[in-house]
Amino acid sequence: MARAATTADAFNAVAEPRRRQILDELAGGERPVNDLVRALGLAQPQVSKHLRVLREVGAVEVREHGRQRLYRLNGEALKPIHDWVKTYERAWSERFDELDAVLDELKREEGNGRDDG
Amino acid sequence: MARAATTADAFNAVAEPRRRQILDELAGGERPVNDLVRALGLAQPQVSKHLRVLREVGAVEVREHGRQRLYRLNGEALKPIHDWVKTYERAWSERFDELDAVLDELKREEGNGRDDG
DNA sequence: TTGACATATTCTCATATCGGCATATAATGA
DNA sequence: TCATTATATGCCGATATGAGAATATGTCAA
Repeated sequence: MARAATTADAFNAVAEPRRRQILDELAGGERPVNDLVRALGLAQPQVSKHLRVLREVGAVEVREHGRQRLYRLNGEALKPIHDWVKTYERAWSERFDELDAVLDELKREEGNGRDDG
Repeated sequence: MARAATTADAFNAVAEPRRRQILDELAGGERPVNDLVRALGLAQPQVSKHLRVLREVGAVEVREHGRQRLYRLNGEALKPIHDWVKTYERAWSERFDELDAVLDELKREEGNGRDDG
């Protein structure tokens, strides 16, 4: 076995820098593949392959327009990542520092009133 | 070339489900390796290897305690992921829906006052 | 020192992955 | 129909990766 979970989830899809670049490009709006090819400086087949991975995890969607395929972002697919990483936000967010201070204060007051051993 | 960027960044480190599990365990506080072995049901060497990857990207830190190594979380290392994915929050967050509504409103009003062609 | 325990490292194997290249598919236009 | 344009797919080679098993390293206790 190489990797238990294959590329079929958002975390893996986004682990590849080129794919993040693609999503960043698409954040500006719908784009045909060749636009992305130019923007990334990658060969067209590689871009198509990255787009496929992104499609498979639902991070992008396609629309046919003549001979072009217009790709657009579907940010919802990234929500699981956001949700997961959010639980660690405590580590750097000032808001949580303040919350921690309040909780410490509460804990101290509660401790004063306690009578168990 | 296989993968341009190797595991040496947070995105890659976290792409592996077992490693996310490890971080989730450590969120509860400092733990020795064997605790994690039991919690994950993985073999000890694999856990040590995953811990190494996490250490290399700074997501965990170690402290020696007798023959044990106590690992603890360093959530800061995950901030880049949070920052990146945050820009896509618009896709699912109600707050942004409301913001969008306000911006549309402003745009409409501005449009009324315009005089160019 | 010897032995038990805790953890890290090394080696091997199977597989996933990425890029490069050639080619297939499909739409458009002459 | 044939050429051109736009995109997708398939195959190849190099490499990364993860699990398993064996072993090395380090610490403590007797």
